[in-house]
Parts: sequence; C-alpha cells; structure tokens
Amino acid sequence: MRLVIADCSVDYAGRLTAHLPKARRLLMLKGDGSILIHSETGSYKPLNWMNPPCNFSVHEPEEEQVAAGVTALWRVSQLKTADILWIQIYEIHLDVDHELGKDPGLIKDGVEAHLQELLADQIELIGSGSQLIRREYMTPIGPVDILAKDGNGNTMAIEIKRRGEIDGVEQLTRYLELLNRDSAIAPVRGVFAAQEIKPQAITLAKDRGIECLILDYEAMRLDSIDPDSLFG
Amino acid sequence: MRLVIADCSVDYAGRLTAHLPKARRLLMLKGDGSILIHSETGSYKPLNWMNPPCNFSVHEPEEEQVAAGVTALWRVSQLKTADILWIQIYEIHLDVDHELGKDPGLIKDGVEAHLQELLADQIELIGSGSQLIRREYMTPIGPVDILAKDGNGNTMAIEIKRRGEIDGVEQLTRYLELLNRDSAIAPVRGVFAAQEIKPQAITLAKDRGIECLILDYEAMRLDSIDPDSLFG
DNA sequence: TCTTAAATTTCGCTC
DNA sequence: GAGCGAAGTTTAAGA
Repeated sequence: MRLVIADCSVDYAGRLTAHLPKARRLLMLKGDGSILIHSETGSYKPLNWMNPPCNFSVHEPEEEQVAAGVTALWRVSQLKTADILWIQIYEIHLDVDHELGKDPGLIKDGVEAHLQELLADQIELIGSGSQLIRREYMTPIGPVDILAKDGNGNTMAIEIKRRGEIDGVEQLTRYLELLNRDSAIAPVRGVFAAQEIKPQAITLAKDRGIECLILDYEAMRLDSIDPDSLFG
Repeated sequence: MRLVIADCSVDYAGRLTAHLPKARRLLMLKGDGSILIHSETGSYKPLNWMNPPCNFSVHEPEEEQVAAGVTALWRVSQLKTADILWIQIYEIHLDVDHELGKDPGLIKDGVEAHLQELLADQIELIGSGSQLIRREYMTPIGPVDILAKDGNGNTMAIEIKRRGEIDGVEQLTRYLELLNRDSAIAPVRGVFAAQEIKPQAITLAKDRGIECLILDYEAMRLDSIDPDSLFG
C-alpha cells in the first residue's frame, strides 16, 4: 500500500461528473490497484475513489498546468466501466510504500441471521402456544424468514429485520399475497419483527393488518443461554 | 491526520460484535477523532472504523497480552452510542502525522436531481402534448418527483430513478394509491422513468398498469443544450 | 455469473 | 433534531 499526502485537485468522470478543488489530501493506493482520496473529516467514505480493477498511470502535465504549479498528472481508470479519475499533483509531502499482505478478514456476529435463529428458538414471543414450521420457507419470490403456527393453528409469516422500515413491510406484503393464494395454508397472518421499527413502517403495517413485534436482542440472547430466565 | 501501519488485532462491540485477527494494517486517525482500519484490498469501506465524535486513549496491555507480543492497547469509544473499539498493537512499522486542513469538498453533477430537471424540461418525452404541473409535488407520504398532464388532460405521476428497481415501483404505487383517493385529480396514471429498469421491476410495473420509460441521459443533456436537435 | 437484500451503511435535504 | 430517500452506494448471499 502506497500512502501519499499531497496538494492535489481531482476530476472524476463516470457515473457522474465531479471535481475536487486543490487542497492537501491523503491518496491511498491499495495493492489491488484501487485508490482512495481522503480528507481530514468525513466518515469512512472517501471524497473520491476508484474501485478495482483499475489502471494507474503517470502523465506529463500540460504547459498551462505546469504554469499553475502541477508537477504530475495521475490517471486512474476503471477497466470495466471506463470511469476515469484525473489527479493533478502539486506538491508531495509524504510518499511511503508498505506491503500489508493478505488480510484474514472480519468475523461478524449479531446480524439479522442471528435474530432469526433466536426468534425461531423463542417462537412463543409471537404468541403463547406458537410453533415453528420452518425457517427460510422458500417461495417463488424469495424465502419467508419464518413460517409458524399460532396458538389457534393459523399460519403466520414472519419477516425479520434489524431495523424495520417500509421496504420490509412491502416485502412481507408480497409474501402474504402469494401465500394466501395457496388454499392449503391460507389464511396466513403477517408479523413484522425488528429491533426497531420506524413509525411510518408501523403505520403501513397496521393499515395492512400486519402485526409488529419489537425484538429485544440482548434479552433474547440471554434467554437462549439460560432458558430458565424466561420464568425468573 | 495520523497514519500508522502496524501489526494489530481488533475487537469491536457496538451495533454488532466483530473481530479482526492479527495482521498488518493501516490505521488512519483523522483530525475529527475518527479512526479507519484499512487492508490492502477491499473497496473504500474499511475493515473496521469508528465515527466521530469519539474518544481515543492508550492503555497498558494485560500481562498475558504482553506475553503474546502486544505492545500497546488502543481504546476508541463513540461518545453517543457507547460503541467501543479495542486495538491490540503488536509492532508499528510507520507512524506519521500530517495536518491536511479543511477540505473545500466535492462538487457533483449528473445525479437523479439532474435527470428530474431534464425530464421536467422535456416533459413531452412521456407523450406528445404533455404538460408539467410541478416537480417535487408534496404528499403526506413524501414528494412525487414530477406531476404532469398528458395530451388528454389526465394527471400523471412520474417517479424517476437512475436505476429502476422494485422498490421504485412500490414507492410509485403508494403515491398513486394516495393520489387516486383525491377525486379532484383522480384518475392518476403512473410513469416509472429511469436510465435502466430491471426486468423484475418492469414486470411488476406492467402488472400494476404503470408505464415504464427508459431515459437516455446523454441525449436529454444534449437536447437541453440544443433544443433543435429534437427535430434534427 | 447475475440478481437481490443487507449495511456498524453514509449523506443530504426537508419538515 | 428527526425522518426519509439517494448513493459513483458497497458487500454479501443466494439462484
């Protein structure tokens, strides 16, 4: 990885056209050919960048650019999409190169898949007497997160999100429409379960007769370790 | 901005729990207090990070960590959310600090807003004799991109996307449902306009009686510069 | 390989 | 400040 701190201006032409006026920035040239341009602020998103695979080449600046103080012209182009990034380098304040090697990668825990496992294990959270039919119940338009039966033997389709928004309600609605065409399992009720549900999503869900369920991840995780705590 | 290349392992606890095994990485400490951890590959997203505002402190490693080769322990915590990042530093290969100063920021052009302007200017693309009513027509569930009248005087609601997917059709469907409840403007037809529309989105749109319109951005941009080319 | 859904999304605008 | 939609989204998972 090559790290360059330089005064530079940047022009991007691709899915959009963008320009960065001259300023001091970090240019990060990764081993896979990609390049990131970072400033002192902003979150993890660079001001500008080019994804791999891409070509890097150094060009001579035009006369008028030289007159303006440009010492080098970097060209980075995307091999697939033909997006181009032109970087005008004025002055370089740091230029170092270090090999980092292959990264073993991030190990995650606590995402939607885990919520689904926990709710499948604690299916009574959707109502006393409920029973799991199956997780990832396949339909032609995609898998329903959880299919279950409630205490009265009615089928329920459960859509699980970490954060419940309108999209999730739409998704569940499509599943319900489809499932309710199957007379073998109809009528199917819907449950929209998430750690947090946006007010608009709640409104839309209620309007469509879909039940909302707020999941307490920490409590569910603890209960999965110690089932007795349910009755503590 | 401080740049550190070090052998390190990382533990994150916050909205999820994650771990990075020991490897050589770039640690980027920005002026606003945020930190990014980058590897040699991957796009612009870091392996791990902490957003500002956050606290940075250096701690003494535990005895067993010292025995494993840890020379320093960095703690980065989010001030608002209480997310915590622990970085175990083994060996430091680079440690430099440079002031970048305030960045003037990115100047963009060519996004959805521009498509909307262009289509508003060239509203006849949706049909001969069409007339613009207004852009960003506000409704209780959000703004309709463009409201127009077709050649027969019927109202049309246009949803514009750069890439048309199912979500966009759902969004337009909600607007149409709402608009059609208003007898003053009903019946309202829908047009789903995008530079590119996914097959599934086309199918769903057709099924709901929504017209699809592929926008040629380059041609529209040229026509806005030279209106005569419409008749060339 | 392609498509779809999730993301520690981030970012920007409107209310 | 909260909420919602867009993003050069990116990324991961499934068909």
